Amino acid sequence: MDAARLHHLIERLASLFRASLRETANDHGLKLVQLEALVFLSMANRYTDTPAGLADYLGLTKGTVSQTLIALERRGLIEKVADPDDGRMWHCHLTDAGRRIVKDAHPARLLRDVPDSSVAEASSVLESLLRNLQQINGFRTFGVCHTCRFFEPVRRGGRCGLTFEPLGRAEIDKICREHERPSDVE
Amino acid sequence: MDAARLHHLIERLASLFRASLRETANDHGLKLVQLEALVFLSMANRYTDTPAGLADYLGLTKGTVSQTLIALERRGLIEKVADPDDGRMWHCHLTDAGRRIVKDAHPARLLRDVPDSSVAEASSVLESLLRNLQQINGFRTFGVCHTCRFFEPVRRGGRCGLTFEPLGRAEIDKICREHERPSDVE
DNA sequence: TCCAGATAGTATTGAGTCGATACAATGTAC
DNA sequence: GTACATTGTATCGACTCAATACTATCTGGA
Repeated sequence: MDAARLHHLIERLASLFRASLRETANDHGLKLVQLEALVFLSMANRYTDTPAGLADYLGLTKGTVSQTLIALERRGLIEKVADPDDGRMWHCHLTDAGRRIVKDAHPARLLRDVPDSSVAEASSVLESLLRNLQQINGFRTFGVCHTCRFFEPVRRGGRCGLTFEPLGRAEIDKICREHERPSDVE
Repeated sequence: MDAARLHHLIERLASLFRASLRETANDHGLKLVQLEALVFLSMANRYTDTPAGLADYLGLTKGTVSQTLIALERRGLIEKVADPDDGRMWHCHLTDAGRRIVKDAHPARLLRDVPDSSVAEASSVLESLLRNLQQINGFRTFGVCHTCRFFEPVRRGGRCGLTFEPLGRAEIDKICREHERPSDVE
């Protein structure tokens, strides 16, 4: 079975990166999941930097994620910021200490000496594989605004066609849990 | 940075598979790591189905792995089998109950509806990427005997040129922690 | 307008992870 | 034969994780 083989390759690659991330986490006295959460939050936009967004991304229950975030807050790595419009939710903002740790976590450095051409080829192949998987199995895509069907470009940024809110330049490069590809069937 | 992007893609794909595996684990009242261990052990040959082999593969410490294996043994999913030659180590053999659970864990089924051509292309690209990474960073390759520089084919199986032991047909398709590619620099 | 249901998050519990440290037993090299 | 490396275990403490039960807030009809 070729599918099993591909799955094995992906797992193997991921576990190499994971081991590297775990090492960084350890150096800072963090658990792997805690560092994964920090890294994700550093890339998530305002619709996504919530407990529910993190739970979706990591494939964990909201209860579990809630506990992890409490631990991170206790260590002063994130701040809870209340949502101005929805009293039920809040946003996770990284503190300076949190940002410093994320900056230190670069599992991608394992790829440093791999030829650029290999990296580019692998990226494009995996991207289309991921797109396939997401269309077939209905997973969230977690893409950035640029590539989203709801994104409406405006000078100096854009607007989200789902919430009708303006988006700053920094924000349209961040990951969004509402992301949908233009080609998706409705 | 393209490397960061490739890393992100691999992580994303892996976390989709991982979520699926976690679900299976949950159905059987297991933790994710416990199921990962079971799956790995079902694919590991006699040089690899030990606590140290598992620790290498998962990137965990031997202490941690020891605890996990104790938990699996307590549930009757594996058996400890003493090594005949080395009194320090023992081998993990799956029990029938353990095998049943592994059989039920097929994260690769997410790939079911992905075109064969995509799967094949992704496999070959990832394989060369993994080879690159392993050569550069000196990770264990965890390949099967077929592709190992120590493997010496003989009718009805082969022989390991490292231990000089004969290998049965079933065994040469299993994962080995001593695996090295023929092209590796010595 | 109110209320039923959906949604976002928390608290608690219990088995288990995980690294650190310390340890015992066995193998290997000089 | 004795250092030393290797393989695995025991214990501790902070934390994960799912399950369950819970509160608070939002949303969409009648």
